[in-house]
Amino acid sequence: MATGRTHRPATRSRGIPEATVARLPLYLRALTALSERSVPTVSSEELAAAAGVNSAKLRKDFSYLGSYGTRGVGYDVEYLVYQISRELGLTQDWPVVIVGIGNLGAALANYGGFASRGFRVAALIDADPAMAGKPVAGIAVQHTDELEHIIDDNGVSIGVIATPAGAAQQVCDRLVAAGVTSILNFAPTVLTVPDGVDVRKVDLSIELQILAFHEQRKAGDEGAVTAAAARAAVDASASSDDDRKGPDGDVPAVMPA
Amino acid sequence: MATGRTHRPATRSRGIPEATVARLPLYLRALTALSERSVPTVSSEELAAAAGVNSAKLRKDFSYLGSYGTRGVGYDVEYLVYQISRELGLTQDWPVVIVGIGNLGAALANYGGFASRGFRVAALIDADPAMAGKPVAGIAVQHTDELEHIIDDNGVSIGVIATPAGAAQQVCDRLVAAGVTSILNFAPTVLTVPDGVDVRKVDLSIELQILAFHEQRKAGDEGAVTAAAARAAVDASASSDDDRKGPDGDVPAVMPA
DNA sequence: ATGTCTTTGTGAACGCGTGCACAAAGATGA
DNA sequence: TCATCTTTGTGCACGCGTTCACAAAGACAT
Repeated sequence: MATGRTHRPATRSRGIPEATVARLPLYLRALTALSERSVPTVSSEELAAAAGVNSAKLRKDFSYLGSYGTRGVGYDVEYLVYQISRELGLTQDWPVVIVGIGNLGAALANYGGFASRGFRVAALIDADPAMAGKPVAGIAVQHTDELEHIIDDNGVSIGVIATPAGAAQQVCDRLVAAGVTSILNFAPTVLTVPDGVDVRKVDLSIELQILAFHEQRKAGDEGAVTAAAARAAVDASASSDDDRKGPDGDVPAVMPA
Repeated sequence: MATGRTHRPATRSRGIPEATVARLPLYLRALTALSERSVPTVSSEELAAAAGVNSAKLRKDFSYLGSYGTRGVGYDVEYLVYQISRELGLTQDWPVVIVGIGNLGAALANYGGFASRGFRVAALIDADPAMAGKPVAGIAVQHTDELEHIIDDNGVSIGVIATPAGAAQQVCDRLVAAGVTSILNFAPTVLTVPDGVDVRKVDLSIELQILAFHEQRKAGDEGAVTAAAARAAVDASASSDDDRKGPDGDVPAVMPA
């Protein structure tokens, strides 16, 4: 998972397996869609299909949260939305800072979905003095010098790093020193952090390379489904199973190298 | 990860475990950095540290590729770069199309790392007629009508979807029908594809929600490392292991909901 | 109340991934 | 040539995650 992902080994947090936590947002999204269509209840089979997972897996996932279903009926949509939101900590607002307002940083800042799900862009930070004061997505960019100040004033605990690879570790260190304990890293670097700090990475280049691997395998594999066959099968029933990231100091790191 | 990720169950491709494939790009990046510093050989221990993984894991990963190391010495950097590149299919050029040139699509198009690692932006495609002909990252945006034409002419097999959620499945279907067999999905939707087509997803919103979960857990957990402690430990030794609005049809989907 | 039918919740088995720990292999020096 | 030292490659065990398959639970009709 995506990406790619850097989290603690496999320590399950409060009994909920990490793999389950990673799927909860998926369920939540499907449930929200149902909620907006005013669907009152949903079966594990239906919801699993909407989320693109196995129904047994979904039921087991929910069983870690508690017994929220009714046998013979299914799950109450609204209730489940609330329970999952609460479990994920989305009932409170999380102020977030984005560091590195290049192409990607600006794209992230412009994304309207931040506010809608418990996240709020508290500040945009960039090292370029020329950017300071410039409005991006309606928010004035602030200079890196203000970083500690901003984190402290807003009680920020989640930081997003969208800087070039060369600056990422330094920014990370400053964020952590200022009190940030969760980091979403878009820079193509392995970040080193103290225990107690969570890092997740999103690495487009890695994702592409993994696709290239499978693509190459398909091309060399004559026994596999051919492109033509896949083409023809496009409107047939389809199965999407489960789920689920330049060396240093170069470009704004939209896509790691 | 981000990404989260959607791939076939756990079918190991040609004997190489999926988990290993996902780490190869990481090793490759570390090796490339060493190569640029003209380091001739590297031990599993050193390389593992640079890639942020366990050295035993790295050795086991490499053992799937073959015996490329020399006992008592380590691995030849250049040779390993070549072998991994070849294994990942990066020795050939992969033409890629990006569909949906909003904030994110533009950010991706502007990323310089595409060309550097076997990937080449063959075309930028958007549904907005007003975008057609407009240059983004030096490439003229083409209208969706041209999609099939473009895929076919350029022999594109990898597509990147950066459209709003509501358009993603439709775009996906057209890409697949036109011959694309690998898709990198940035839209916050579960894509349904025929067998033989690989889909990986990058979903910022999911990553943030997972961070929020852990953040909440930390906050409620008094036995855990406090923010202050993490702050103080920032320059101590650190261990990093191993990673819109409504549901459908709105904003450019930088960040799923 | 009783029976039938649907759907949940979970026990159990299996498979993949991880990490330890060590034997085998090669380099290096005497 | 032989001994020593370093580092690889891997056998093995363990644990997490997935999936099957079914018993328990509740809804609903009669």
